[in-house]
Amino acid sequence: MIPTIKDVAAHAGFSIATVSRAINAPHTVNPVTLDTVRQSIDALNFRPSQLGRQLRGERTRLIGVILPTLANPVFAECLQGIDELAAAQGYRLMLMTTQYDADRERHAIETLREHRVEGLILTVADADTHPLLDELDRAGLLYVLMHNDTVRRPSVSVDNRLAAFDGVRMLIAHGHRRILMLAGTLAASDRARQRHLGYAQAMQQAGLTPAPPLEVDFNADELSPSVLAHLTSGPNRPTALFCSNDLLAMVVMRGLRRARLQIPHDMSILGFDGLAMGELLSPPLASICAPNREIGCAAWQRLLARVTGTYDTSGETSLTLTLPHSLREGATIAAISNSNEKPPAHASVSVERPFV
Amino acid sequence: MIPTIKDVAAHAGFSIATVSRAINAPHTVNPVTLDTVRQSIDALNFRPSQLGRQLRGERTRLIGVILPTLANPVFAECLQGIDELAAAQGYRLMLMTTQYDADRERHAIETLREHRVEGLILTVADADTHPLLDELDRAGLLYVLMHNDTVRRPSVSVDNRLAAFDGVRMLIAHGHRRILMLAGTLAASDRARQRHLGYAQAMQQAGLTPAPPLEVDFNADELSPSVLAHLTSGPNRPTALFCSNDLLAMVVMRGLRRARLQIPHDMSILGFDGLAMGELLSPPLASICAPNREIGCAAWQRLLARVTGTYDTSGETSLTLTLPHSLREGATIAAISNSNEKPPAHASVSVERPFV
DNA sequence: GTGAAAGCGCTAACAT
DNA sequence: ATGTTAGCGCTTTCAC
Repeated sequence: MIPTIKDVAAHAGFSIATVSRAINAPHTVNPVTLDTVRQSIDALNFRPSQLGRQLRGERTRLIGVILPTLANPVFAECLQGIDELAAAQGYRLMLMTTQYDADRERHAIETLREHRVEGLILTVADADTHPLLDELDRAGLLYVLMHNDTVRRPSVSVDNRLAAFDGVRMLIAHGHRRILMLAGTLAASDRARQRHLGYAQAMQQAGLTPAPPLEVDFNADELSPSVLAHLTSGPNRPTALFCSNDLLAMVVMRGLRRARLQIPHDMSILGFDGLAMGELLSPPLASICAPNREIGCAAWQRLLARVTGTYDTSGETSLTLTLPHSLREGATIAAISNSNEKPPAHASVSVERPFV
Repeated sequence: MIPTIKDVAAHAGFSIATVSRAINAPHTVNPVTLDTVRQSIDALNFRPSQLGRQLRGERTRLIGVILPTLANPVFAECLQGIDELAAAQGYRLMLMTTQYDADRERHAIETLREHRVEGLILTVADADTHPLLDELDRAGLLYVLMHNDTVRRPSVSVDNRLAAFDGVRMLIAHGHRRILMLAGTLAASDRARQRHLGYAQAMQQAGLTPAPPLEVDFNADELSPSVLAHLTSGPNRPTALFCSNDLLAMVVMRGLRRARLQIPHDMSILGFDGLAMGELLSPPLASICAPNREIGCAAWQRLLARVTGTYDTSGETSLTLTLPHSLREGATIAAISNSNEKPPAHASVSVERPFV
């Protein structure tokens, strides 16, 4: 059915070796021969099989990409960066998504290993404690993590703690005192932890009391009554919400609007991710921006440096690469006039009794 | 470096055939032998090479996916549908994006052919006139188009003309008379044409004059002065905009807001795609919804039916599959009281002189 | 400049 | 139940 190099050789009246050379090293074959071979290739519509090629040579020029989901544009943006460089450098991408499921993560890694990918770019829930990554090390399969906040493994990310710290400080600078952090129900990720840490540090530095993250069901149409109660009732209701990612921020904003709250008048919102789409919202979403596309590009470059052996192992190049974050001060944040605020009588009391 | 079946055989003290059987048909080998082999596999951390397997057998269980971009969530949503089924059915996906570039489309197809993908799922700009698709037919490579509006080739899509027709009729039902269609600068796609056709038909049916699509630069931060002039100046300015996709609608909405227009009070907006994200906007974006995820799933199923030969060639199953669209009546559409409108003195005049 | 032949990792007859 | 062997499509010595 599909023509092979043999068919071309027969058609052209040369050996398969000559055909192979005509394809891979045209200058080493007689121009006349070359022409004949090329005509046969065209006539048969022949394309050399990468399978044969890969089996023979040691390189597959295949890179595996494992992402939690594409429903969150964060990962689509990263993938764009990867894809751009991969295409330019003649590599192919094999994509698998996991939906944050450990079984699927394991399966994806197995599958990609079987395809002899030369390396892996991936995002997992928790990099430090992930047994599969140890196995990768053991199997000698090179990988680079994206967005995972760890110093123990090769990774490209922003400093999630510092980024959250900066973002929450900005909220505080706008006069907010009662700031709550919201997280998705799948909050057990390393980056979510780091973001909460940054939040807590910013709060404490300002003499405020951090609260544990409030979990919000991402997929529900409305905010749950208990969450709404947290956000809206009582004199100690928060005036600002730090959402652990932009998609969550958008869901929360919709929930608040449906509960007849005005943004930012009744509640300020700060997201995390810096999705391009956030700027198109009304009001434009304030966010702590990660350079997602660049993270993808950097992960690619790091991986390829290691794959091709260009990697500088002198120790000067560290395992992790931290890209700079930035703050997008969107209109979802309002300033609070401090006169409206009644600070707790004693800071110590406030520390012992979080406002939530 | 990477262990092969030979290494396992040597380690276990059996032949490679036995190892192969232990992997692919465990029940045909002695339980004790099986156990020994499995221990060796674990000890060596062996994974069978798909390259060897694929080369031997005729099936690669590889499907190629070619998409214009992942920056538009439409395609990410489709890909999600595909990925879900592919993973469940043990197929692997090779992804390439083209940025609507013909060279990259050609290159992607070549590359995927070389990898002996069993089929292709793709979205191109214009399916009817696409020479590469003829070449696929010629090469005997199975494919299914997504979102391409053609009856000549295997495809899964909504009825873009009818969908646009329904959407614009809804605008008209809300009292709008001067409705403009906006399209991205890369408007030369089959679906964009069909959508404009539906727009034009709805207008004409209502005795209104359709205008040619107004091109908007997708990537610019602001709407161009000339576009803004079209949209805002004069007594004959449009009261509603039909945007050829949701992303464009969002860009346009931002541009209008920056020009101090209120949505929907000063301008109604209708998008096309039904992006999940649109519902999170404020006001929620009215849109003509395509079931993107389902389109991906259906394309997968069609392709696999053909790949595995399950495809019903009795003629009852048509080349194209049209999935139902739906209207999302978001808050970006306001009703116009007809009394505010001054219809053109003579319909015939109006036909000869479009309002733009 | 070209050809013959080995071998990449694996599966599937066929043989024992 | 297990081993031997041919061969999938290709690249690459090594001859000529």
